[in-house]
Amino acid sequence: MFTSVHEPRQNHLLAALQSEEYGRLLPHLELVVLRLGDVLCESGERMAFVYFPTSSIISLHYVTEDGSSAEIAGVGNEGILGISLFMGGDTTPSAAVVQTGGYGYRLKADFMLAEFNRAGAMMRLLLRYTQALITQMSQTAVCNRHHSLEQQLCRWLLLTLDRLPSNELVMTHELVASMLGVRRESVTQAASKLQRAGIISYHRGHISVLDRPGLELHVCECYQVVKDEVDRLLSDVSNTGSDTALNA
Amino acid sequence: MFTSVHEPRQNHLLAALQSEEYGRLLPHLELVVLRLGDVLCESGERMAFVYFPTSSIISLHYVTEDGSSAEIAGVGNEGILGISLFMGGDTTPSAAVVQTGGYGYRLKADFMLAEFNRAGAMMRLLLRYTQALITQMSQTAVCNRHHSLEQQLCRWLLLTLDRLPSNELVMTHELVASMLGVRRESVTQAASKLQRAGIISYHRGHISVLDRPGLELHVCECYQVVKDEVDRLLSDVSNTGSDTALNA
DNA sequence: TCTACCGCGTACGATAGCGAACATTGCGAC
DNA sequence: GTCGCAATGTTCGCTATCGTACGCGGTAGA
Repeated sequence: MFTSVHEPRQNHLLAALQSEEYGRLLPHLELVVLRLGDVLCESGERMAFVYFPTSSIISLHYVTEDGSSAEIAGVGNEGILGISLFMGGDTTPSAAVVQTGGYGYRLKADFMLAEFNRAGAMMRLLLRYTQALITQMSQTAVCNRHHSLEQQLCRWLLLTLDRLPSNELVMTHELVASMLGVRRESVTQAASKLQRAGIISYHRGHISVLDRPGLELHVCECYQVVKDEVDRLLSDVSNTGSDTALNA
Repeated sequence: MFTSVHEPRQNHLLAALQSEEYGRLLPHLELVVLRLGDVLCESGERMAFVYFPTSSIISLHYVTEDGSSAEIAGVGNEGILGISLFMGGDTTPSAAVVQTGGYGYRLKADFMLAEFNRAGAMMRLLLRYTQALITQMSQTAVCNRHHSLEQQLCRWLLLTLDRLPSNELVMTHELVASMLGVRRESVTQAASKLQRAGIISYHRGHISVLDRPGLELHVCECYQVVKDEVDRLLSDVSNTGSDTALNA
């Protein structure tokens, strides 16, 4: 785990804030260690904090009545966990689990809500992010329907990779299987195929991506759709954060 | 098609508005006929209007590169089409197609945006609805992963039924197949099983639900999760800001 | 009245992923 | 060191759904 200097602005949303708003938040941002498997929010539970991951990744997870599970979307340094707070519903049917251990900052829910209710740049930024999250969920639905497990594995690896500084994931096949909502054996099969192709290499809970372009050859369109939307919605956040006109 | 008196408040979101806001909107609401198959928004296109369905249903649809399609979520009289406008992204990768012909009201995008930017009850209501839509998308993803086509067909029928006044859907197997993202033949198989069980009855583009409790026995949990969330998020909209009591 | 097409029925092999069972092999705790 | 378990490898039969092909009746339009 990278233990360089910690800075809230390692999270892209926080980085996109103009100094005035960032200044308001800063005293309330609390650095937290998020460990693999930590459950930050159970299904139907109201969160006391929202989380801004920096080096960690959080998985929005749904568990069916029969115990199967599936990832709905992931939240990394590009986003925030806890949108239901400002969307007004307080809770969601899905849970939030730490998929990759690391750091993040948390903020008291009430404080977050107050800031959102100023209806300023922070609000607009969060809504844009929420739309990016919606795209991710939509594409997950499509991908689950139409694409092969190998393609989905590639998509998941690439999306995870984009949120990490290194090319190594600390992740067992079992974990990946619970994310993709398939059997561990199916992941092993797909992963070993990628390994034989020299694209990845793994060993006892560590997956290294050796050939990223190779991954991109095997992935379905879903990866690029999500990436493009996140880039589009959050790249020109300077617009969103400007104190001058917007949406005019 | 039911051609009773048309009234914007047949749409639940409009019905939940307090009189002041509703009064502002009313002069700008334009009754429109939405015909089966009409494309209200292409992928990546900015909408000039937002739509409030009353008796119609609109499908948020994604078409993959290879021509397969899948419904991400549906929008009926409980919702609004065009959330990307106020979420700040303007466009989405998915398209919007009329799934059930009927009526609705439309509103100029700029006007909608101005109303949203007042950051009042209208905004809070729309955000709550957006969260309900998110739940629907999430559950679609989960359902696509884990549940049988028969279960999914039941879910889809029930969700559609909840948005219609009658128990009859004008809908061919082919259409249903494109919604669920499967082959027409697979829909025929699942539907004929339900018909043999006396739960539905269909003939050349018309599907009648004869035994709704029977449908609910065959459906997966996903239906109830979505329904409960929609009810939860939009029933107590009085909290959201109405001056008078509603749905109380 | 006739005909073309639409909507649905059905059948067959192919295949991806499932469920269960069991083998192998490192790594860490002691 | 060695013991136990976690992580991965492999197999087998099974099932749902796919892709393709073709049949058949109803209905709309000429």
